[in-house]
Amino acid sequence: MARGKIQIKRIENSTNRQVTYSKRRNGLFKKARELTVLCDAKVSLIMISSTNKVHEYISPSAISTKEFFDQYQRTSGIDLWSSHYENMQESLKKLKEVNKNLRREIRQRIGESLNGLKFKQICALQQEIDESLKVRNLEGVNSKLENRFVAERDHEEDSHYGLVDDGGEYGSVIQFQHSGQGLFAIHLQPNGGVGGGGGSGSGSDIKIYPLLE
Amino acid sequence: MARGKIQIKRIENSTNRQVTYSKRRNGLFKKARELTVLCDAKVSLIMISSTNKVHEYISPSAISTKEFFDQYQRTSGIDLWSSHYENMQESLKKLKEVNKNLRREIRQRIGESLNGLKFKQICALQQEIDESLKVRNLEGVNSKLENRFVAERDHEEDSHYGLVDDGGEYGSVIQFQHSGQGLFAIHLQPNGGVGGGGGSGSGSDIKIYPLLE
DNA sequence: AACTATTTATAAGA
DNA sequence: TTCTTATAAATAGTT
Repeated sequence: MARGKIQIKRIENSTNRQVTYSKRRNGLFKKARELTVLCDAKVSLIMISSTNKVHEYISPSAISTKEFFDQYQRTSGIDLWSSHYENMQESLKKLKEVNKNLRREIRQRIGESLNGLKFKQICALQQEIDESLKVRNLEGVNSKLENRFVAERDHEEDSHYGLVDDGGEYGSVIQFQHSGQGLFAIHLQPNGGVGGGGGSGSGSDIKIYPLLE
Repeated sequence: MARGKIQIKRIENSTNRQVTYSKRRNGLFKKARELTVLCDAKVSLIMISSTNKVHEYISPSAISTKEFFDQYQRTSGIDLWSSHYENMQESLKKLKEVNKNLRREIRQRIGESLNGLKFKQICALQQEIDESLKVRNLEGVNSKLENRFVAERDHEEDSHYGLVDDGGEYGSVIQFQHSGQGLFAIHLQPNGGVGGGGGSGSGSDIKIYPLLE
C-alpha cells in the first residue's frame, strides 16, 4: 500500500516476508486495540509466524485469555475444549470401571463359593449365629450401624453418594444397610488347628462380621 | 481517519459505535487475511461486540480452531484448558471418594460387629467351615477364584487397576485374593426359624461365601 | 449502504 | 531493525 501496489499472495523472499510480517503485525495490533477502545468490544488476536513465533493481543476488558474464550464459547456455541476433555473422560471411565470391578469382585467373592457346603453344617452355622444375635440384642448390630450411617449421611448431606453416578450399586449398599437382613462374615485366622471344643488365648483370633449383599 | 481525525476513545453514540464496529471489523478481517497469505502466518482473530455478537476469522492453514489453539499453547506455553479441567477433576475426586467410601463401608461392616460372639460358638463355626473346605478340595474356592483373576488381569493388561489411583486399597483386594486366607460370609435368609437340626427344602436357603478382608 | 475527503498504513528504499 | 516517504488503503462523517 505504498510505493506501488502489491498482489495479495505469499511473499517468496524470506527476509521480505518477515519484514512485512513485522510491519503488518503491528498494524493489525494497533487496529485491534483501536477497535477495542472505540467500540467497547473484546478482541483476541493471535498470530503465529511462519517461523512459529507467537504474538498475541487480547483486549484488556477480557481480563484473561481464558475468560475471553469462555465467553467466546458461550456466545458461539463452539466447544474448543471437548477433545481436551477426552483424556479426562477416559480417566473417569476407568475409575468407574475400577469402582464397578470392586463391587463385582465383592459380589463374586460373596456368591461364588461354599455353595457346596453340606446342608447340615449350614443349619448348624445359622443356629449358632442366630443365638449369638439374641444374646447381643440391646447393643445390636443393626441399630448401631444404622445410627452411624444416618448420622454420617446427614452430616455429609449425601454428597458423596449423590453426585457421581455409581451405577446404582453403591446406593443399594445403603439400602441393604437398613434392611436388617442377616448376612455375616467369619474370619478364620490362618494359624491352623483351632481344633476341638475348648480353647486357648483370647477370642480375638476369630472374628465374625456383618456383610452387605 | 477520514473527514477528520478521531480520538481513540469509546464512541458514546451507540449507533455510531455499531457502525464503526462494523466497518473496522471488516478492515481488521481483511488485514488478517492479507497477513495470512502474504506472510504465510496463522492468525486467529475473534471479536465480541458490545452487543455480545461474535465474529471470528481463522486462517485456513490452521485447519481448525482447535488445532490452532493446540499450536498456540505448544508454542506459547500458555495452558488455556487447565481451568476447564477443574470441573472434571472435581468429578474424578468425587468418584474416588465414592470408591473410598465403598471400600470403607465394606470394611466397617466387616469389622464392626459380632465381635461379641461367644468364643465357643466361634470355634464351632470355624470347625464346620474348615471341614467343608476339606470336603471340597479339588474344586476349591481359592484355585478357582485365583484362576479367574489371573486370566482377567492378563486379558485386560492391568488397565483398570493400574491407570487410576485407587488409594492403594483395591490393589490390596487383589493381594488378599492370592493369600488364600479363610474369610467367609454366611447369608441367613430372613425367613425366620430354620430352628433345629434337620431341614426341609433345598440347601439354597442359606449361602456361605468367601470374603475379602 | 455509498460516497469521498482525509487520515492511516505500508512497500520499497535507505 | 528502524526511518523515510510516496502511494495505496481505510475510514469518519455525510448523504
